[in-house]
Amino acid sequence: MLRAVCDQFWDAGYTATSLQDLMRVSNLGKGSLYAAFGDKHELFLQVLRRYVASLDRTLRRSIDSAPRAVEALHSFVMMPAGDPDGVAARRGCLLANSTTELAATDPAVAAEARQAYEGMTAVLADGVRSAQAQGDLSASADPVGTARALLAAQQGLTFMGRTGMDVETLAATARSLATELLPTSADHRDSMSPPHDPGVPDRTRC
Amino acid sequence: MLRAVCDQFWDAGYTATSLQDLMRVSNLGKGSLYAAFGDKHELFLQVLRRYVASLDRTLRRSIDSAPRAVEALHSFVMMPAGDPDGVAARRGCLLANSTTELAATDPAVAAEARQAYEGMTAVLADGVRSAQAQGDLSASADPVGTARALLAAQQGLTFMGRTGMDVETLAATARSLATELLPTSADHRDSMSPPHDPGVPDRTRC
DNA sequence: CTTATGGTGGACCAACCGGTCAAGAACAAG
DNA sequence: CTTGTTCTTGACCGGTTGGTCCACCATAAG
Repeated sequence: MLRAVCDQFWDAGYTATSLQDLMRVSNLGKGSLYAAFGDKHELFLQVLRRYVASLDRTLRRSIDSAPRAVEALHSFVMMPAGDPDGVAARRGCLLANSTTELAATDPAVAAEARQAYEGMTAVLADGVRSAQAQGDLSASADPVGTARALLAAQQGLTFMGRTGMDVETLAATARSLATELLPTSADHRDSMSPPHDPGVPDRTRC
Repeated sequence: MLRAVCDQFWDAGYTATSLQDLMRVSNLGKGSLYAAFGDKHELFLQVLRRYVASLDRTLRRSIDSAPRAVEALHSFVMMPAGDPDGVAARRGCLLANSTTELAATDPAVAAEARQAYEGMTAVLADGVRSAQAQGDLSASADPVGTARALLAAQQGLTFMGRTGMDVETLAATARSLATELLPTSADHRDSMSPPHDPGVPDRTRC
């Protein structure tokens, strides 16, 4: 049921989602919603936290389980161009959408966003260190700096997807950014069969 | 006066801006606003188009007037980290904010956004070609593809600024992305005095 | 069966939304 | 000054918002 609410907020945004919408998608009465969550804002925060937690878990697992960390980093950047049709791309990311909509005025959302992105930076930095240890990435690069660059690039791609850019162009741009920011990865991937491709994590659900 | 309205939409977003807000910042009565612009939506579109036009003009001029195009490309990427305090960074870009807020549901805004970003891609691609002709960029790279990567990176940085990331970190990330995506520019800049630094275009006004 | 209980739905509320419109202020022409 | 025209104002409208609250009912204990 939280999933349905999440979808609603994701598709329409926070302010554009009315209580009627929430009642419709949750099959719950107004009173029940308020008894269970207390507030529209509180309900939203709960959904957002759930989303962020899932996001973080997915990324961490992808980084940890990849036989070569650089592959996980690569598919992280490719994520926004993941779905064949452009539907998920045009949806963007609930956290990113909420940040642009609310972060400037809503301290709770701002805090959630900052914390989430710092967490993702840390996970990505771990991935960079792993990739360096595995010889797939130049050892001279600063792991945290590289992680921030990867994150910024991925968020930029997410945004470009939301502008309606067609998926092929988006994927090409993503590939370009990934190979540019993970310089030596291409050479390695050339000489490798695709073992245990972590693929693009499914972000169409929350 | 359109500037004041622009600021209001920029700071609060479209839906979060009420007619009372518009009356306040414009010092105009409700009827006058409707007589002059017909509609809240129409007024917003007018402001947005003005903003996009100014954006496009600024970028084009920066690219054309730079003695070395690669410098203009570099400062384009650095733009989101331009202001010393993080105020402008946290504001983001009116077009980007509006796109994430409305593009999914408002066809007019979606069209405006797509058109604007295609235009910027074209201008950036021109810059890339110039830089290639001037020997500052590898001639083998696809100009349009590079332009799209630069644009995505810049938008990603704009977004990271909106999350509240401190300006120093933002600037470092921007520098990292710029040098990574404009590979040979660093070498040249080393041997160059900073002639006619186009600087970071001022995007705190519309 | 009766009764107690707690979760549920929707009537209801004040506030505010975007939008309309008639009354009147401001001003130029004569 | 009078007159005619333009522009501005704020009262007003129906509709919708987020939020409150109470009547109701399904269930389970006795």
